[in-house]
Amino acid sequence: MVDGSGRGRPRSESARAAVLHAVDDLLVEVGYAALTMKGIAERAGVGRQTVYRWWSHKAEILYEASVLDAQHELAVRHSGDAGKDVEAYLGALVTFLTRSHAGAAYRALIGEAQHDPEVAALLGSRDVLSDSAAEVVEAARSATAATLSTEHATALLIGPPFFQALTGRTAEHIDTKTLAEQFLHALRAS
Amino acid sequence: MVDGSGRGRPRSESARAAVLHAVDDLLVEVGYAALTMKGIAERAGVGRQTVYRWWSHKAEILYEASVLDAQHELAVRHSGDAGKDVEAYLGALVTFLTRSHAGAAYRALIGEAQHDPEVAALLGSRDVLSDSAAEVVEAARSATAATLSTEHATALLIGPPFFQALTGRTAEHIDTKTLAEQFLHALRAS
Amino acid sequence: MVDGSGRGRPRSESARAAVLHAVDDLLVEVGYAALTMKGIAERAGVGRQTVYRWWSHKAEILYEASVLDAQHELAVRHSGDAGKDVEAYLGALVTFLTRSHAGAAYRALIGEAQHDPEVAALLGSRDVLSDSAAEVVEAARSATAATLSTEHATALLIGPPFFQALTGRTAEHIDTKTLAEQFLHALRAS
Amino acid sequence: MVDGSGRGRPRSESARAAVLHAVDDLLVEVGYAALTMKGIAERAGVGRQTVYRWWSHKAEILYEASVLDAQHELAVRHSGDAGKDVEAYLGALVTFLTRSHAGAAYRALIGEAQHDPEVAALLGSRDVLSDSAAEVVEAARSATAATLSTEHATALLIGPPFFQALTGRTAEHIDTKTLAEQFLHALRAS
DNA sequence: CCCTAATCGAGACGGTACGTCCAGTCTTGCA
DNA sequence: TGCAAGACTGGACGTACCGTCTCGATTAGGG
Repeated sequence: MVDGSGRGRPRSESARAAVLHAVDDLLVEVGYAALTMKGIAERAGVGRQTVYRWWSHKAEILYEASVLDAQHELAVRHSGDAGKDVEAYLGALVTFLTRSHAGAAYRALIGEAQHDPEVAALLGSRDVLSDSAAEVVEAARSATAATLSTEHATALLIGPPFFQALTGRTAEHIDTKTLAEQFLHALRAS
Repeated sequence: MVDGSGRGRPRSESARAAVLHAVDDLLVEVGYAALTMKGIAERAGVGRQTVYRWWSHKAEILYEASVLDAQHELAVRHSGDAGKDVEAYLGALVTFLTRSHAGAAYRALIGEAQHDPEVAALLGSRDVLSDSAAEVVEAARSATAATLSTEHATALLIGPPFFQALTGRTAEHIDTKTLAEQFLHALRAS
Repeated sequence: MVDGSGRGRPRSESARAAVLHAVDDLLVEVGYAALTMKGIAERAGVGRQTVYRWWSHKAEILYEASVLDAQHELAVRHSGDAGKDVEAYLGALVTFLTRSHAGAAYRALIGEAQHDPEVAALLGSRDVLSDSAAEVVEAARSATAATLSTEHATALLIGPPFFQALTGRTAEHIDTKTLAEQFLHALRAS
Repeated sequence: MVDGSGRGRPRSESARAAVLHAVDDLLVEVGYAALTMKGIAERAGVGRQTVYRWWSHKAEILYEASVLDAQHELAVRHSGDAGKDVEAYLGALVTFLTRSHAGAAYRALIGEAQHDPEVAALLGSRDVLSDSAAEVVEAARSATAATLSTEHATALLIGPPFFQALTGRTAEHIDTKTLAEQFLHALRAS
């Protein structure tokens, strides 16, 4: 038992799964703005209190429901060639941000973080995107002998497509091949 | 007369100004999440219907209230030196995104656009940031003889600090001097 | 000129008629509860202020619009035979209260008078029904040599069908022939 | 359990009582026209939704709040003497209609029923007054061997003071003693 | 095998914003 | 000055969701 005393009825794992599933479904069906705690509980066939017992915000549920998907979708295999890895990563990133359900959840969370400091704190200092880019960035850095901070390099890589996705551009507008080249050039210059 | 017919009581300019002013104030005082149409109307000393008559969403009011400020804060004088201009612009951009009230409004709107397609449509295909960068980008492009699209170049310039600001970094974490150099390097490489 | 000064544009008789007409129509179409000053003005093709300039309440307009119709519908010719006159009057009264548009207006006004003292004052001490019964009551009184007050006799005549109509009974439930006989009996007894 | 299933939080009896009490108070204080669902909820210290959950209209609340009082105020003890019983009943009726708070509520409801068919349906085919008169009417009918329908006899009894009260007369104008005699005369004649 | 305790679904609770509607007033230009 | 038009402040409407609460029922350990 993880809590202080093992007494009392244990948490229902099926209820937890039903809630996470319901959030995923509802986000796609009605969008983040129309996503409500009430709606989530009803869709999950779960009491309202049960939701509040384990999560504080819809953002928290959404985070838990989508972060694993996000990590999975953004994982790229190493090829040994930094250029190819960067390009592959950028392709996965753009697909994630503009086409994926998990990406829609991520954008919604970033959006909510601009409104609510509590959500901003939830997303924390290292976000999912930065984490996903860590290996690619490290490989690119050693290939170019750049001395930049990881965070700066990450921003250079993620920033441009992130900006384009959040200001409404679709995948077709984003030239990941050129972005990959320019990213490596920029690293080499520093 | 500017509207269809000169008949009927004309729109009250003072009511319009009071609403825009109230939104500005309330955004700072209570934050976007706690900003309500009811609260705006009451703070402005204006009937609720008067707000709805001219604006559909709080995002629409906020847009009208902050876009001029944003344009003003992001305007940079030309120096003839593309490097200095880019650096100056990035400095202004980071200050705008992380410290300015108008920037907080802008971030809130970008956030809301991730939740609500109607707000996404309001922000449209060319956002305030892209517009503000247009001259600097053009100057940098002619200085480097780059052949990139304006939009791509703009994303290259704005993207990195935009990503950092929206994922919670403060101005101190953002190295605009290096970003400026890297931006010009990237342009030259293409 | 009938008012103090002949200066300025005189009252528009067509506007007055349009308002009264609109009230009559709307009462039938939407019922008293959904009858609004705004709706009346729009239906009449008249400015809102014009309505308020000449009438204070919708009850006041309705009163002016329906009182003539009421008087007309309740007028009964004398036959010389008090019994026949009473019965004819009661028949007209029941038709008025349960089937006529003017009667619906009258019931609505009586209803409103129970809610609003100002409307109660408008209907005054002698209502349309009492007035309409005056001649019949007088004839019956002289035929029976009764010494009752006019008001008491009127209540005796009008009260029973009035009660039945206002508590939802239709014309079929009201036996005017028997009521007429009983009214005369009651008069004779006093 | 009295409702369908025993699940969920049971209805709060204190909230129900507070609402009924608030309606009673507010009717006296502000009158029926100024009686609002919002005002009732606030006065009762109850959420607005709680009111709407159990009642559809202010008329429905008022009905529930006043019908017991009405029945109580209109109950008359039997004396064995039909004449005395009728006179006592008419006295109680006139006091109820012209002086009592419950009577004001009843008049307001009758008034509203003239405006709104839903309220008319609520008051139904047998109203409180008719019910209260049932015993007296039955006694009078057997004392006079009258063959009238109960409803007709009830209208004869209640109608005259009902008409006088609803057209603004006060108790002083209503001669219950004479009305009682005339009612019995009318019964005997049929 | 009960006892204690925490969870579960359900749904009512007090509150509050929503967006709409109407009241009654006002400010235009035209007649 | 009256008039149609229509914007103004103000406030009730009925709905929806918030986060909390109180039910009966369920499901585990510990005595």
